[in-house]
Amino acid sequence: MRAALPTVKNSMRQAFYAAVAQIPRGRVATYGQIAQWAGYPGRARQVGYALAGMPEELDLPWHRVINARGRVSPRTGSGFHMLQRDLLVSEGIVFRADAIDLEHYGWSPEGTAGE
DNA sequence: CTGGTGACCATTA
DNA sequence: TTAATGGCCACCA
Repeated sequence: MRAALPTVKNSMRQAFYAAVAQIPRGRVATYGQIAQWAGYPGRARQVGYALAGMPEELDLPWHRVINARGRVSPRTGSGFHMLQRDLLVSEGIVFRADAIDLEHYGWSPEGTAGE
């Protein structure tokens, strides 16, 4: 029996979900990094595209995923980007001029990042 | 297959 | 700093 999620049929999207799920609390990652960690460098757009159809059942920390500018991407059609910023602040992340300091909050898949 | 679209990224002005 | 442009490639009609 297949999953009841017709949106999840490609391994590439699941690879992105897995990468996002690995982001620890208090850290953020960019779309380009997620794509690279998932094994698809250069597919940053597909990361955002995959997150757009992300099933909530996965309970992924999608709010920890931001663009290369360290800012939240203004999604088309809804105002969830404001909620995203609020969630990040709730996890202890500080916004600097409406942007996040990736050099301090940027997470590495190696787990060596820090701290 | 063709065309349009997009939670992106880098460069240029 | 913002705005515009080109490139990237999967998804959808």
